[in-house]
This record gives sequence, structure tokens and C-alpha cells, in this order.
Amino acid sequence: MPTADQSPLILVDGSSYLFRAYHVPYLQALSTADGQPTGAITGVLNMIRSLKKDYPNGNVVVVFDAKGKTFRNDMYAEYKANRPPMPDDLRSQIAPIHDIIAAMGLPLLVVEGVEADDVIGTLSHQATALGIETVISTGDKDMAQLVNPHVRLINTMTNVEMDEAAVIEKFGVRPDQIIDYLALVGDKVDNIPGVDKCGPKTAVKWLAKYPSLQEVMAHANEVKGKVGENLRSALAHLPLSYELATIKLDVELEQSVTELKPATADTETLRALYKKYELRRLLADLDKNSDSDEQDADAQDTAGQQNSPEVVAEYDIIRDQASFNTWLEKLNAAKLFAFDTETTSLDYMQAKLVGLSFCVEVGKAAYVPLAHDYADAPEQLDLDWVLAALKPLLESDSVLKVGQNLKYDANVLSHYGIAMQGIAFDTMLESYCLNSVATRHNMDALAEKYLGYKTVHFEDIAGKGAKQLTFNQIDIEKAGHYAAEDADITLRLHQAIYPQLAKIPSQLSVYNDIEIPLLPVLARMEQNGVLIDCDMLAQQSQTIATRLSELEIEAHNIAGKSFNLSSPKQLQVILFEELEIPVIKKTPKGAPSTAEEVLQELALDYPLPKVILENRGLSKLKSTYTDKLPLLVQPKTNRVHTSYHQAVTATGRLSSTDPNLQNIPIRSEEGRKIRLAFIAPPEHKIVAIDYSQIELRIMAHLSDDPGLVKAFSEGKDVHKATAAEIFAVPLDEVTSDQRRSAKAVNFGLIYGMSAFGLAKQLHVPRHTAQAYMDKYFERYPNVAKYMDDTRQQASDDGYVETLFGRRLYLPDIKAKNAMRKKAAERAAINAPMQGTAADIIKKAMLDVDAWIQQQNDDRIKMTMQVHDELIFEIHQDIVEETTAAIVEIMNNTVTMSVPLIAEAGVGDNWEQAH
DNA sequence: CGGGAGACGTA
DNA sequence: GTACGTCTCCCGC
Repeated sequence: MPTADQSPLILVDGSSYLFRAYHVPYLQALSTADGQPTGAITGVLNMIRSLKKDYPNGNVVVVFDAKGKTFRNDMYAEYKANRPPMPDDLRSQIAPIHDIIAAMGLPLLVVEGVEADDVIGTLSHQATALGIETVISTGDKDMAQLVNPHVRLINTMTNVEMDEAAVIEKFGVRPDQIIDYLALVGDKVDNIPGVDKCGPKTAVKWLAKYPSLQEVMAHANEVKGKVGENLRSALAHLPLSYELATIKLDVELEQSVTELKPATADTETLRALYKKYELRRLLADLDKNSDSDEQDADAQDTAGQQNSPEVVAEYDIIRDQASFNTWLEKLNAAKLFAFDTETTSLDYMQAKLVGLSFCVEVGKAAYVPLAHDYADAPEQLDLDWVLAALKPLLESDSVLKVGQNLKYDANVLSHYGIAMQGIAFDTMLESYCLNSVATRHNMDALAEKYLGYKTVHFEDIAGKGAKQLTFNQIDIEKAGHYAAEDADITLRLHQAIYPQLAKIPSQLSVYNDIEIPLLPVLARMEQNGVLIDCDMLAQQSQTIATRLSELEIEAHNIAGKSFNLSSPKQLQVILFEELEIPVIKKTPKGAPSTAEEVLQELALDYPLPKVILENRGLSKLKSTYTDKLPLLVQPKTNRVHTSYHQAVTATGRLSSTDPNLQNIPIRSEEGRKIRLAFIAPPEHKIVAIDYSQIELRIMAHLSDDPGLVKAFSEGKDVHKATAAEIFAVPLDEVTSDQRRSAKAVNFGLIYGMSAFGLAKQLHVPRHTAQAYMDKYFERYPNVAKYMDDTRQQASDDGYVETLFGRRLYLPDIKAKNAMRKKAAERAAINAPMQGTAADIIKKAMLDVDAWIQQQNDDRIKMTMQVHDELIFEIHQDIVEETTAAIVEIMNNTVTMSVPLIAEAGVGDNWEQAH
């Protein structure tokens, strides 16, 4: 039985047929006895009927233009200005058509502000992304721009089908050149200006010589004769014509393509409507077929419940060349397939490939075991042979892949000489962009949330703990089911999540324009790794160890007994019970706190806290950094390779683990020394470039506060400027203490602070902190307004957004618990700033990486990202010009109402580079 | 052996 | 006051 996913999508351009049917002479004559014209109704309905006959499996969706102006009128007031208003006898037929289509149970879309073309473009674009075949039924030649291997046109009135080859035959240009063609030729009816005297022949001639409108325009001077002059004088308006001729692919729709499913026909309403409009043939059909029609509708409805976990799965385990070749052909023919690797380790640097799984069509997946090596493991296909056969496919840009965390698979495959391309979709990132906090984004959680399906867990087949097997030790049958299911589930998840994402253009663009392109960039950075001076760290560990034992003896002496300095619980007893030191603060669970700030304060009056503080700081440094980092050096590369996690944080930041390179010490003197061990290879320099005050600049931009914008635009020291405002003193009389307070206020604002929090931070009374804040909001009123608006938006919509439309949902914003609600409000204030900063540096990474790729010079490597900072290794011979170029790219990544400033440091190690 | 608590490293 | 990851201790399985 064919699954729902195979049924083609039939998009009907209702408006195009409406006009054409209206002008057909024999239809014009039709009307009801009381004079209501019905020719257009009949024409459109006949056409839908014939489509349903030609595509019995088809999922028919009908789209009409909405009344009123569209965005094209905003772009160009003259758009369609020559069109006469719609005749009344046509207008009166629209509502009946809509009613009848609705009663038939067909999805009907009428979207204001755009044309039917744009809705169709968007739906066909979504369908292509999901691997769904699409047929667009239209009489409009402009739609030829939408044709691709999976989208074709059918003119139902002439019965002419048009695929890519047919477009080339009819127009003489490829589908992707149709917009260029239309812009050059222009359109009298729609009032789109082209090039005078340039008709189809000339446009084709030009586009054969130069591949795009842009190129034609670039070479306008080479075109001779009168038409050449016309081309040159059209240069100014051609971009507009191009825009007007471009069908939108990202219209915001209430329902995504997979949600548009037929409902059961409302036979009674349909009968009444057919009677009313005297559509005798349709009425006769309805009575004749009423039973079977309803059955059809039911059958379609059931099939429409996609992603049902009940669908019988066919999982192949491929161990012979013939079956493999059959699958290879399937993959080659597919526009999109899901893909997963099975390996021996979660660590992409250590992982050895054990098998591969694929899925082209939901419910049908294959596992290719390659390196199962338990006793009695059956013979498997040769790993090198399989990889060689798959290499062209995996490296093809035009065969699209979907996976779950493909960065991992790409990293593993890179060690087998395969540079994956065509990474088009990643379900982990889809879920993350849709809602970063609704769920974790691992496959098990996604399958449960989006498919209601419990997957086989790795632990179910491998066991857990020290006895856990690695994948190569697992029985091929068990492993095959698990692995094939992973590929199958991945495709199902994609079909479930992507359409939801596609409904919101800004979220789709965060996915398509930031996260997906960032994936290979992060993979490259991870592969690059960073160079560590292990000897230096070992020496530091030695020094710290000596000091730690001194401190331990000292602490035991003061306490009068031996205890574990790193046990907060034992320390509590010593400090607050035995030494009877007063309790300053309690932990959330109610125990007396021994946190740093408490010990700092106690250190003024007692000797032990000071010793503990130094001990804690040093033991953290030793265990987390000086001892640990050398253990993480990969023998293969002699470098440390972190993992950047792209789907972890609520706000859009990256995170880093194994090791976390984003919390290497910098604040304390001893801590900073660890950065001395982050070194450059011979003849290279470490270059660190960070965005100065990026979050405050974003606050200035988002709030559009004149005072704050001015301070940044004039390149002032913004904390000093803030101090001058708060304390009402001239700029050059601001004391360092005032500047420090102002800085705390600025940071506090980014964190959604209260006067209480500020008071604690600054060690001033609450009313003093309140006075600072009042004064601040008085001097920067738009900041106050922005904060209020943000809180309001969070409360109204349940989410806040970054400048680029990345959303953070805040379910707690409606919490009954006041603490949680307040916390959600602070997160709401912080997220747009932290998140926009994350978006910006991600975009900068894309730009910088693209530039580095273009240089094609392996003396330039991007190695780390630390939220507002990028770190590079650059050869000493080119360090100056390369650094300048990267700074320039980072400064111009986005344009805001305040300048974005990147500052570079160069050195032999990370410490020097600061 | 797993996981919570408490502490502390970063932006 | 925001956002993270990792360490140790220590309880309970």
C-alpha cells in the first residue's frame, strides 16, 4: 500500500482558471434560471474533477488570489494598473466556487497580501524540501520558474505537462532562468516593464550568452544596436522587474504543506449547492457515486495520518553487492534521503565506522553493516568498497541529505576521506529552531514529542555502564533494526518538524541562513582543534599541587582538625558549628552557604575563609584545566578537539564540551596563566578578535534610545557616559567608582535586574540602587520603554525574539509561582540581547569561514568561538593583512543603528593575544 | 554507578 | 539579575 508520503501534491491555481473559464465562449452562456452566471464555476469545477481523475492518489489543494492589494503593489504602484476591474458577473461566481470547494473537503487557501502564485510557490518549495512530488495545475507561464526535478506544471485546459526539459523546449531557458527571462521581456498585462524591443528571442539569446539577468546587465555595454541602447536605459528598473516577476517561496501560511489534507466531503451541503447553481452533471455524479465517494474520502483521510508509528516498517540488512547496488540506485534517484552512521564511539575523533543506514521513503530503510567483529559475526560488505561506492553520493551537492546531528556524521566520514556535501536538513536543528526549550533535541526525545513514538534506545541493545557494548560488538540483526529505525525516524521527524518551521518565515530563515550553513563551519573548527603546551600545564599543575598542600595544612591547623577542604558539607560544620562563625547566607536548600561571596566577606574577620578561597580557586584550576586538558589531546593530531553544541542553549548561543573551551580562566592572575598554554604552531600566531560591548550595542539598537545610540556612535566609553548621566557630572569628572557603578547598571539591565540585585552587586543600600536605576531610565527613556514592551510581548505571545527572529518561548511567564514568573521575565529581557549577539557572531563565522575558504590557504584557521570572540591560527607572514580582513568582515556582518566594533589581538598564545 | 547539590570557570 | 559545563562530594541504588 502506498503511504501518504508518496501521494503527489496537486496545487491548483484557482484564480488562473477562473479567468480563463470566464472567457471560454460556451461557458459564458451558462447561468441559472434566475440569471446567476455559472460558467466560471462550471469551468473551475470541471477542471478539479479532471485533475482528481488524472491523479487519483493526488492530494489536491486549491489556491485563489485574495481581494485587495498585494506586496507587489507596495513595491510598484503601477503593478497591474492596466487591469480592468473584475466584471461583476465573474465576481459573483467566486463565493460559490469557494463554498463548493470547501464542501468537497478540499483544502482551500486564500492569503491576503500575496497572490495565489506566491502561496503555490511556498507550498511547492516546502514539498520539495520534504521529498514530495508536486504538480502545479495552472495556465500561467510565469509558474515555469517553480519547475524542478520534483515539481512540474500541468495546464489542465490544454492537458500540456511541463517538466524541466519541456520548460527548456518551450522557453529556451532553464527554469532557474525564467525570472531573468520574464524581467527582460516584461509583461504588458501586469504592467511590468522589460527592455524595449526585447522579446522572447532576444531574451533567450542574451541568457544563452550570459547565464543570468545580473550577468546580462553587467555586460550591457557589449550589446550593439538600438536594443542595446534600450537595455542600457532599462538597467535602472530591471531589478524591480526581476523582483516583481519573482514568485515568493516563503509566504507565512497558517497551515504547512503536510497539514493540508482533504476532509470528508459534506455531501449534503454539496448537493444543496449543486442544486442551487443548477449544476446538473455534478449533481448526477454526486448521486451516482455518493457511496464510493465517501469511501474514497475516508480512505484518503486515513492515509493522511502520516507519521503513524503503526506503519509497517521494512528494514533491510544489506550484506551482498546486488542488494547494495539496488539501494544505491534508489539513493541516486532520490532528491532527498535520510542518513545515519553507526560507530564505536560518541567522540568523533575516536569513532570508527561500524555501519551506515539509509531511508528514502518512510517505513523503508536499510542498514549496511561494515565492521561488526564479534565472534561468529557474519560476513559483511567491504568497508572501503562501500564507501567508494557512496562517496559521489555523499559528496554531491544536489542530492540532499537529512540527518539527526549530521555534524557528527560529517566529522566521522571526514576521517574516511569523505567530505560530505548537500547537508540540507538536520532534524536536531529543526527542532531547536522551532522551539529551543520545548524538549531536548536528541532523537529519542524528538520521536516521542513529534511522532508519539518510543524508539529503541541504544541501551536496550548495548546494555549500560561499564559492560556496555560498542556498536561493532552488537548482533547484526539487532543492530540493523536499531540503525535502520534511526534513519526511518529521522525522515519521519523531518516530515513532521520542517513544515512547522516553514510556517514562520523568520524561524525558517534562522534555520536555513544561520544554523544549517553553520554546521559545516563548526565541523571544520572542531577538526582544526587547538594546540596545547602540555609541558607548561604539567609544570603549572606541579606548582599548584605544592601550594594546595600548604593550604591544606594551614586550614587543618586553623580548624584544629583534619577535614576535606573541597567538601562544602564538612566545611559548613567546621565554620558554622565548630568555629561558630555567623551564617550570612543560605543555599536554596536551606543549608548555610559557603559560597565565594560569603567567604569573601568572612575573610575580613576570620582567617580560615581566606585559605579555603585560595584552595578552592586553585583546585578548580588544577582539576578542570591543568590536569584535564593534556588528557584530552588527541594522539592523532596532537591537538585538543572540542565539541560545539548547536542545539543546547535557550538563547541561541553555542556551548562547548570535552573540553569546554568557553570557560578557560581569564579573570584571576593565576587562572589567566592557563591561556599561556594555548599556543600557535611554529611560524604561526594566535589571533583573538572580539566584539566590543556587543550586547549593550544591541540594547542600543533594539531600544533605539537616542542617548545610548549617540554614545556608541560617537565612540564614547559607554560606561563612563552612563556614569555622567546617572551622577549628573561632566564626562571628564567621572570617578572610577562612578564608572564601576554605571557599568554594573549597564550589565544589570542586560540581565533584567532589580534594584535589589543591583544593591547586592554594588554593596549599596537598596534605595541608592533604586535611585541609580530611576536616573538611568530618566536619561535613557527608550530603554525603559523597550524593557516594558519586551515584558509585554513575552506575556502576550509567550515568547520573545531576537533581531533575526529566533524565538525563545517562556512558558513560565504565566507561572503562578512568583519566583518562576519573575525569573521568566528576566530571561525575557535578556534573551533578545544575548540571542541577537549569538545570531550576529554566528553570521560573522559564516562570513569569515566563506572568506577563508575562498582564500584556500591552509595558513589561516578558525579554531575557537567564545560567544563574542573568535580565535584564529594565522601564519606570521600574513598575520597583519589577514587579521585586518577578518576584522573588516566582522565589523560589516550586520548593519545596526550603532557601529559594531571588532577588536583584534595577536600573540604567540591566547594570553598574549588579549 | 548515577545523579543531585554546591561550588566556580566563562560571556 | 542572564546563559552555560565541569568538578567534587555524597547519597542511594
